[in-house]
Amino acid sequence: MLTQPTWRAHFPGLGGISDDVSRLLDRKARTVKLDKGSIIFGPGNPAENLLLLVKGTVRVQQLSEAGREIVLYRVHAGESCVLTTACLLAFEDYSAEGIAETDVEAILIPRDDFDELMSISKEFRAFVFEAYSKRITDLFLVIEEIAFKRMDIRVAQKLLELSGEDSTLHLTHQQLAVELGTAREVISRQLKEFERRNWLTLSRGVIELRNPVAIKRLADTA
Amino acid sequence: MLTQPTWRAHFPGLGGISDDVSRLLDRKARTVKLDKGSIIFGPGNPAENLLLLVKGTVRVQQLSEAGREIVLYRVHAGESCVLTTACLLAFEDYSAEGIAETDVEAILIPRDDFDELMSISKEFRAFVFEAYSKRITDLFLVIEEIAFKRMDIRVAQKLLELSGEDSTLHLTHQQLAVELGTAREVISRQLKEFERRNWLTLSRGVIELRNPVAIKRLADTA
DNA sequence: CGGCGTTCGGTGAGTTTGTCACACAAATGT
DNA sequence: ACATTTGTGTGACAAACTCACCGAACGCCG
Repeated sequence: MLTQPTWRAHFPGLGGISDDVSRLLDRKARTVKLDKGSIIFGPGNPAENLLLLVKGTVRVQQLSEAGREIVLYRVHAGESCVLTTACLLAFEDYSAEGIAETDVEAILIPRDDFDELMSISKEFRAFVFEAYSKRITDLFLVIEEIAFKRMDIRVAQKLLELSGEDSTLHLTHQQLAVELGTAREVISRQLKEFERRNWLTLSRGVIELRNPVAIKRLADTA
Repeated sequence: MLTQPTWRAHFPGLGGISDDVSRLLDRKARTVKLDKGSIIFGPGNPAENLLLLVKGTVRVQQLSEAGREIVLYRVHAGESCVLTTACLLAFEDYSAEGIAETDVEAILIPRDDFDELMSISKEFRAFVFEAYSKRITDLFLVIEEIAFKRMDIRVAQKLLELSGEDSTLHLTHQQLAVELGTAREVISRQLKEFERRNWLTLSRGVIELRNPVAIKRLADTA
């Protein structure tokens, strides 16, 4: 589905952009809408465009041969999916996939126009490299966590991160396991232990935080 | 230590580069020599330049608060240290460091000249994005391995990778542990088990591969 | 409503990996 | 020759992962 671009309002990182760049974007960029659950890119299905997210979030995760998964990072509104552009075109044999976690609205910039933008706009270059930075530090963080941190701490952190203001989480143990790249049973046992301590209550598909402070205390035991 | 640039011969990826880019590189780039063991960048010591490696290898590794480490990737001659450029300038609070694993000779390109090159040369842009690709797929691979693969397999793979043609490895159990982001004892026990199977012999600081075929068979049990 | 397949969660048993504490051996320095 | 540093071996225990299986909750449909 195509509509006219509305990118100006959504990308503060591209604020001071010059007029010719604006014109190029207006002329070339197209916004698309994707339903929640759409697979945006994946093995055997490389991305052809740079994606600028206007609305929604995209989850990027890695698949193992044995069928296990781990969430690598999320792309939020106002951010871009740069890794796909640079990465996926050069190497096809990667095993990550991008999934629309909500309904998504995004601006597509074709490869050649991306290249042209990199050439003509200093602001665009800064925007792109900053996006890279963010992704790469995210990846470093993931590595640090799976390599060095205890599972109970990681579960506590993820619960807080996913709950935000709310104290009611709607997700299954399996989904939480994928977030952390571990097995479902490990999560079930951790959650049971937290429940035993009255930190939360469990019911099918729902985790109700009862004592976020205690959870935070554990999470901060970095 | 400064010498005149010799970049032309070393970067096939920059082969078809235009004359004005050549001139810019000749005028601005400077080569430096670093002794083995030098810390090229690290926490509290961000990189100021893009590095193009002419000779030697650079090891990039992550430090944990608890003092454990893991090797993320290596940069070889003919490659560039792009992550440092984009990444380290935007975020100072990262915890990776780059170490000269051998004596190293490299071309430094200051930040502003890097930006200019990105603007004027399509080849340079391709070179940079390909470098990004490689690094990022390396990181994906690391994540996949620490999250999903068995330790004995990873040790076997790493032994073969580090040995190359040679069958004698000069490294300590601790160094191998850092390669894989695990504890020294785990490595010691794995190696002992391999020795028991007559796959290798151990002496202080030396691992002698006796049956690389058997090791490879295990390593290929992906 | 009741039946039925599917998804979700709980749990025991066994294995692998990580942690801690320490002992000893080999290299190094003075 | 002796002390110090560095590398390795090991036992005991804790944490994490795997495998196998169970029953409960839910969605759907007749």
